Order: sequence, then structure tokens, then C-alpha cells
Amino acid sequence: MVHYSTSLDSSFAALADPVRRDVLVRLARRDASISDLAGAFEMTLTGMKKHVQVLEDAGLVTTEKVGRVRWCRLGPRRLEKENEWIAKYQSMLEARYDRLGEFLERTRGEHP
Amino acid sequence: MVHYSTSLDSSFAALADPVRRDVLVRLARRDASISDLAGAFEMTLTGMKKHVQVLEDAGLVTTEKVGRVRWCRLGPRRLEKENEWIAKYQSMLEARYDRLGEFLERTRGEHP
DNA sequence: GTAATACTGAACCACATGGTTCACTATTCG
DNA sequence: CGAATAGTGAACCATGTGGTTCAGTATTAC
Repeated sequence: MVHYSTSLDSSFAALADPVRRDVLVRLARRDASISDLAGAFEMTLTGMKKHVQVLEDAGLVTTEKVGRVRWCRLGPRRLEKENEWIAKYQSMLEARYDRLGEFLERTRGEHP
Repeated sequence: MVHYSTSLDSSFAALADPVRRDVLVRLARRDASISDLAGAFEMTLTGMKKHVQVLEDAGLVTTEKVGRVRWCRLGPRRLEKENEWIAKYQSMLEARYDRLGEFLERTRGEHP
């Protein structure tokens, strides 16, 4: 697959999993260790580590190992780009409807 | 994998591919056939059909076969739910920062 | 020092994804 | 009618995903 873009790909992919969305919400409340998260989602440490890795690769989470514990907190990316993409898309939709409305306005009564 | 949610999973997954995001943008301008899209992205009909199928399953596109041509147009889902999820998440982040600021405010000068 | 804890990495599994080709059907054009 | 066009479905392929287990290492607690 040709990769035209980088960031939106990985962040939208990260958001496509319910576990990862919930991990984000949980981390928005408070930082957590891999064990904390694995326990909360009844998953193995290894399994949760992979999810955290995906989130980290997308810039949504950062981690830091302190002693034997890896602490996870929210990363630098706060979904601004994703928000922008969706907003731009929705404004394109509106623009299209506006043009349609304008067209209907212009042609009103032309074909009685 | 346990499926807690349905719609956000499929729509975010649909958005995770640059070809599909561009297909949405293109369809926002004008409706198109599978051939149109396949040509625009230099891809086989079969390949593009699969992308369109993913978008259709996510409710982002609808298609209708007219004669031998399958027309694709934007579907009923306009990313409102996805927008809402991101907005909610971002407001949680703000709330957390507010609590942090409040805490700093409250404890100002307590430990000189 | 021994034991428990926290994580890590490799290996494995079933299934999904993003593509392709090829053979086929249905529709339209001349 | 015959040829070109538009799409479809199955099969295939390499790679990714969402998990697991198991065997480690490093850290901390007793």
C-alpha cells in the first residue's frame, strides 16, 4: 500500500479499537501502569503492552519506565489534526449543499 | 476481540486509510462510479470496490447500481459521532488541566 | 538472599487488510 | 449480432492485528 500520509493513518487506526479508545479515556483521568490497564481490561500484560505501543506510535500516549513499572500518560498528540480533517470534510459537505441550494434557487421556475 | 462498540470501530478504521479518506473528499465534490475512482487512484476495479465496500459498511458511502455502473455517493453518516467522541475526549483533557491548575492554585505557598 | 512483582520478547495462532489476477456476467454501443 | 465496457466473485499473496503462552530479566519487598 502506498503511504501518502503518516499521522492520520496511525491515529485513526489507533482509534478504531474500543479498548484503545477506553485506554485514552482512562489515561485522561489519571496516569496508569501497564498492569493497571491490563487489569482494568482483563487482558494479559503482553496484550495491553501492544495496545499501548500502538497508541504510542500514534503519538497519543507516552510512556516512561520507572523502576520496574512503565507509566503511561497522554502524549503530545491530542487529536487536533484528526479533528481538523473531520471539520474540513464536514465543511465541504456543507459547501456542496449550499451549491445545491443555490442551484435550486437559480433554476426556480425555469421548468414549470 | 470483544466488540464493545460497532460504529466508531468501523468508521475510524475506514478513515485510517489515505485512499479512503481521499475517496470521501472526492465524493464530497461529486458522485462517482467505481471506474472513476479506480482510475483516479490508479487501482484495479476490484481493489477500489473493496475500499468502497469498507466505506459503505461504515455508513459513510452509499452505492446504487444503474445499468452496469455502480454509482457511489456519500452516505448517511457524516462523521458526527466521530466528531463527538473526539470533542468529548478533548474536553476531558481540558477538565484535567483545569483541575491541575486549581490544585496548583489551592496549594500555592503551602510548601515554601 | 529469596520470593514476588512488573515488564519484555519471541513464538504462535486465527483472522483481517490491501492489494492483485482471472474468469465470469450483465449492459450498452455500433 | 458482436464488441467493448463496468462490475463482480473467487482465489491468492504478503503483511498486519489482536490476542495468547512461555521463558526470560530487572526491581522491589521480606
